[in-house]
Amino acid sequence: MAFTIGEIGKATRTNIETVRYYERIGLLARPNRGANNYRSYGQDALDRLSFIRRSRDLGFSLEQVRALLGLSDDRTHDCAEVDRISKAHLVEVERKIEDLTVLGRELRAVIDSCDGGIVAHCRIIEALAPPER
Amino acid sequence: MAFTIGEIGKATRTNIETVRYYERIGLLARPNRGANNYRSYGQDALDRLSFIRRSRDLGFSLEQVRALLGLSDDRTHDCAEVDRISKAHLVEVERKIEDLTVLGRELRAVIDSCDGGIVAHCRIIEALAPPER
DNA sequence: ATAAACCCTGTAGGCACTACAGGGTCAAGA
DNA sequence: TCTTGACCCTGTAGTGCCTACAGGGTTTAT
Repeated sequence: MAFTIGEIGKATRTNIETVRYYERIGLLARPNRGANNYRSYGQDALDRLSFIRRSRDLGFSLEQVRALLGLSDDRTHDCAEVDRISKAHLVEVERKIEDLTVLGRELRAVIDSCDGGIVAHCRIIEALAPPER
Repeated sequence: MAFTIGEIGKATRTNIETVRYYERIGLLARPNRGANNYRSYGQDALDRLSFIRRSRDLGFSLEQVRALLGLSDDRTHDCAEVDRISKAHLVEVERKIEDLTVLGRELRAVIDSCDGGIVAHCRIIEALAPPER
């Protein structure tokens, strides 16, 4: 029923330092302490950390996670805001994919142009260099 | 022939603070100074900064840029290393695209499951919450 | 008794900038 | 000539999200 920081870290695959960091920035409540001053967590803290981890795995920023946590605390609130945050994040993810796809295409073109001579004739370097000099 | 920091910044669409930052970390040489202690750049500095910008736009890290700059300086060097750095970077980019694609798919599934009730029944929150409680 | 494994606090580092405080300098207009 | 605004300088601190110490204390197993 009570867990050490190492235990919740292991259970959620979260670095101990990261758990303390989440506490420091107020994402996790300050837990009770034992006689030895060790942090002592309950199931609720473990659940909360799991929620954070899962959200982070889905690429939400810590600020977004903070908002989602706040919203999920009020069970009677309607979930339009949750939906909005998630959709905004999805748009972000899709934009990043597109950016990286373009970038990858460009990079591939640059690489393909190189046929392995010396740097003076290297097309990669040329492609990176300014257009006219 | 001689440019101020503002001018090379504008020409390469680089923030002035970023130019100074590149100088501080040794990516750009310390330029000559005028009587007023203003930085004074020549064409070579502008070219070098363009190279850096273009590489950054292609997603190379500053350390990779530093390596590419070093390699491009020795025009007689063979360009296998340039090729290697670029290909390693491309692999990275492709990995990121794949990660984001998976993430986007998951996120879309989570969002689709929400049909707009209250948080207590919100499938997004549910999907983020730990599996059993 | 001792060693390994765990826990504590506080601070600094990493990436690639960006922002700011608190100044100096320069070009153009009133 | 004065003033306004745009530019430049240095140095430091902040961003997001951790991660890695340093320098301690505690618990567990042998």
